[in-house]
Amino acid sequence: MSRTVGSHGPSTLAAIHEAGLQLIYEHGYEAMTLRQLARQVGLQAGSLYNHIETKQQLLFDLIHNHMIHLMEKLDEALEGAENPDDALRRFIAFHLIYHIEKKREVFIGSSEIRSLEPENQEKIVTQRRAYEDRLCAILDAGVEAEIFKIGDSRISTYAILAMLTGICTWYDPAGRVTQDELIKIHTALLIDGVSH
Amino acid sequence: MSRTVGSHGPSTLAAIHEAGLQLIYEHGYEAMTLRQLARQVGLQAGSLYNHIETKQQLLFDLIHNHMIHLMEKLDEALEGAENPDDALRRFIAFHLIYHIEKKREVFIGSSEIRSLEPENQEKIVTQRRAYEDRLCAILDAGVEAEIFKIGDSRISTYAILAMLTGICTWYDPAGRVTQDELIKIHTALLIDGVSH
Amino acid sequence: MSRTVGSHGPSTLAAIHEAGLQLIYEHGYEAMTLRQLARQVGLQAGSLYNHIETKQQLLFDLIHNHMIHLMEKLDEALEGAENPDDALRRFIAFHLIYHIEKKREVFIGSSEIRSLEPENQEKIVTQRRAYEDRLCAILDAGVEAEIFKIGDSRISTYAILAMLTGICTWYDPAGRVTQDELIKIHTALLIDGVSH
Amino acid sequence: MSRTVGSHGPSTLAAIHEAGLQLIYEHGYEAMTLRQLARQVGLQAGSLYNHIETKQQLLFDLIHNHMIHLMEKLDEALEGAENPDDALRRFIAFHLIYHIEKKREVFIGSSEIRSLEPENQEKIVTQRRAYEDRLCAILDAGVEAEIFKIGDSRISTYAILAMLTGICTWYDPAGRVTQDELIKIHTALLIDGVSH
DNA sequence: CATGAATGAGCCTTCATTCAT
DNA sequence: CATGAATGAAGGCTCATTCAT
Repeated sequence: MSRTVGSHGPSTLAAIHEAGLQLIYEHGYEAMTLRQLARQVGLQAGSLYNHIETKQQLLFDLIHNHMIHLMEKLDEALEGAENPDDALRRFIAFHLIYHIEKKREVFIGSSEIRSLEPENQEKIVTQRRAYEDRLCAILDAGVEAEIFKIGDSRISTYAILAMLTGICTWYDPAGRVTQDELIKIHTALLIDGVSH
Repeated sequence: MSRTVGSHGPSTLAAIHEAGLQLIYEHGYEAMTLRQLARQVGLQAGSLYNHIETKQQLLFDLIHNHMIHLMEKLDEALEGAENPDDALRRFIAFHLIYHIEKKREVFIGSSEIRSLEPENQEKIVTQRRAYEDRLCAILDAGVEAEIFKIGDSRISTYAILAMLTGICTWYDPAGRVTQDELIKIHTALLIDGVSH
Repeated sequence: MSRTVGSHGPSTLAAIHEAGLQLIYEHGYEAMTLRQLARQVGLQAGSLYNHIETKQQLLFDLIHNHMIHLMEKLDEALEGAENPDDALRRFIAFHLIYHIEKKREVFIGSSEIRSLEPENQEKIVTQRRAYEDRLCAILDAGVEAEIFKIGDSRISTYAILAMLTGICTWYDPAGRVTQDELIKIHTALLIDGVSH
Repeated sequence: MSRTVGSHGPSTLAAIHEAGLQLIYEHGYEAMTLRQLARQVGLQAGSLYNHIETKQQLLFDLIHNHMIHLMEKLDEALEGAENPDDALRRFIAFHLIYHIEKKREVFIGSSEIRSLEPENQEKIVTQRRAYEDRLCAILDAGVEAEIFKIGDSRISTYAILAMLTGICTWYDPAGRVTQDELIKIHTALLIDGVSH
């Protein structure tokens, strides 16, 4: 009826995922220890293996789940966009909010790709490319419609993503800037540049 | 001209730094072993200690040297800038070129800060802040001179740096885009935005 | 009855203590390696850490346990002594027997104090002083009662302890002298000196 | 003309011996490092090998020289003794003084015998036995002359030596007891015992 | 499912010793 | 003689993983 420490049932895996997320975010995959993780969840290290296959697989699951979720939410956000300008504004807003909320997942998803074994790495890279493609398609459509003027849509895609993703490195939800302002600032910067 | 096996002389440290750079770039600090590093340089693992103090100190030296070099080069690049617009263009060009050339140093300098011991970490963070301040000052000056229109100079600083730095994640010097084009694309994007 | 190879259960720690005692006695703390110790117990070196905290802590535990045991036994031995002469005779007998039986513990307890980290060292020195104090008190009481005539009780304490403790350096239980004779010889020597 | 740091000439060996003595006394043979020793003398570790054969040989030389010196001085001290009582008193006084003055040599000479390789160990043990024999002979002579009454001369020899040698564990030359008093106390204790 | 204990590989670091310069 | 740098062996300790209970 109640969920006790040294928890049982399906929630243990969730606890492991949550703790893994936090620990990898803080110390990095290599530096994180299964013993640390176990302690965090209230288990012995060996018991983790009743829930995960290997440390490597845990990392993959974390990133993989995140990528799937990211795509789903993006598609929801873009649904019903009326034109490339609208779509780009929606993309910017969605990406920022998501990257603030899922800061840790995002960070791990990009910084720990190199810790994945080649096969796992490939899968994630494919998923990531799909995400990038969404933005690239928006830019292309905007250029086609002569709403946007862009040097190179692929490069601009990377540049824009880099800028927007950068947020999870420094944004402090408790700081002086609200999420709305953040969106406005970035939208203005990307759509109109710094020029007066 | 070539690296002697079992290298001697003062160049050994240079070889260690070079190999360390490469290995940390590829595998990350935690994942790199001193045995790997030693093999790369043609030494036994223990012999490294004739040249470095500890693995941690090697990481710090690598990052620290890089930060000093970065600041020096930036100041050279900005010297003689005539106005904020000129300064911003110079900053963009410099940052991009530098981040392409010193891709590994830059990457390590940001991704491995968390692997530094607290004291070392603090030093680097201070240096990095000084670099950010240069860009922020340019933006502020541009706003003052009514050349730039910016939501928030500190946030814009982070956003711009994120975009420009992102380059070392994906840019391929052997690819289809020249450095000149890259600079043009980013400059246009940042100064005028995507709008037509 | 016999020590199982790759021993399990709570007796593993006991086996580690026993082997540690022997190895440190034979080779000294610095010279003993955990690999030696592990082999002796039938484990891999790393597995020792399921039972001990560190090599240093093992040394401390060995000495500390011994000191506690020593004091307990001494107090049992002195209980009910009728006068200083009786007490001194009891002390001599107890000390000799104990130092023959616990030869290794005693030896390590004095020769490896310098291998202890300062804090641990301090604790042991305190315990040892308590033991010395017992003898000193007996001497003082004897002088008070005009049964003993002694130059300086503190110095005599050290001198007597040195003599009695020396036994574990050379006594061979399988040799020609019985423990009883040993006690007689030392008691005579200390109480009456060599003079006729 | 002058003896500089990083000294030359025959005095370097002396400096190495002196430093080795001190370091082994403080940390033990195993725990002492040739790098420590070299630093103490103002050399690089490798340079020590211009003066010593090996670390082991250094230990042996230190102990061996000390044993030779000890025997020489003992024989000087006993020369001209008139009777066993006189000889015993001389022995006691000599042993105490010597063990106070050459505290470090004596300590090493007994505590580091186990660090000697078997052959070296044997040589030292032989020398030590010769020293013990001197005392045993005195006791035997005293018993023969019916001046001494002793349970077992060999055991008493060990017991007396243990007591007298113990001094270098605790005696503080700057303490409240003079060397003369020390001699008196020990002589009284050994010749007359504690009894009134 | 959880535990405690074991494994075996590996890590960073230290050390005595050697040797070209 | 001294140095700086190299070697190779080893040392204490950690870790992912396994498995009997």
